[in-house]
Amino acid sequence: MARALSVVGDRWTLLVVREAFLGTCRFDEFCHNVGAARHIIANRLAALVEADILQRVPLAPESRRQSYELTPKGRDLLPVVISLLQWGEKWAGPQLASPLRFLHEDGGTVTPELICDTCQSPTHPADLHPAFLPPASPA
Amino acid sequence: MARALSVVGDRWTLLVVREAFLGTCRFDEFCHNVGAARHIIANRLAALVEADILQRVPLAPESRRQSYELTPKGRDLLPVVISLLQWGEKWAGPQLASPLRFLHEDGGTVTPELICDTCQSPTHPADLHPAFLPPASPA
DNA sequence: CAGTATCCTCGAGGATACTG
DNA sequence: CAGTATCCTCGAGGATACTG
Repeated sequence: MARALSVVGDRWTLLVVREAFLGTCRFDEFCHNVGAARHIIANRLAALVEADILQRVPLAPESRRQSYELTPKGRDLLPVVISLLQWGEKWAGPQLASPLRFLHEDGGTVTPELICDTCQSPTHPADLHPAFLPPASPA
Repeated sequence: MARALSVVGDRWTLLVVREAFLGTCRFDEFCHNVGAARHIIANRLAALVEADILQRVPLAPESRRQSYELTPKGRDLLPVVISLLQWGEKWAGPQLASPLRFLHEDGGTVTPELICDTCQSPTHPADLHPAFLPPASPA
């Protein structure tokens, strides 16, 4: 987890990732929507490309224009983003005018749950306790 | 989400919260396990108490000794911590000797899932798209 | 449009020592 | 044990202007 945080653990990086989930893909859009200085955004985007969370896709052969898109590794951050989002909406102040949700194909909203691998049902955080598992022994 | 990140969005804070989930509750334990300078830990613990994520519980009447414990708001961060943990283990390098898991009462490990509120089944991040919902209209 | 360059400030955070 | 105090450095990041 320390390593996960060393990649996405600063104020701007996760905001950039969230923007990418919202469909933002151009440099100036990131600058405008995230609201940080240009070289900060340039720096974060480069770091995220380096970390294989975003990838640059050229938009036209002879142009410098390009699109920043989430890689599979990046898309896998969605549960983190959604968990944080929901926690923020639940606890961090009065609800926003238009809360952000992620919708399934059938139009349903999505809720993050912690599913028990044994009983297959959603669990409550208070019912869980930490453990360090031994590495899976090769059979 | 920006507000959520303004509370827990720095390198140390989430590590402190994770420590708390692991059962750490004493000042010197946090210093040792998190590995940051003492005044940083003091600062983060105070901020987390201020944000109602941790609470101080006196251990003895005439002593300064106290225990830092997660509040309900703090315990609600578990999905964020677990999502980050799993993402880190999946993507951020070779697996650790003893991966950290959270266990349910029946001993089962727990997996973060995004459950569709309509079809009730786990979804894949690639099948989701963002939307800003209008605020619930009062009936 | 997609950056790079430059300047400047201030706060984060390490190291170390001290305190009731 | 649970902090506070002090000193010091360096990098984060805002503002602004420039470039192909």
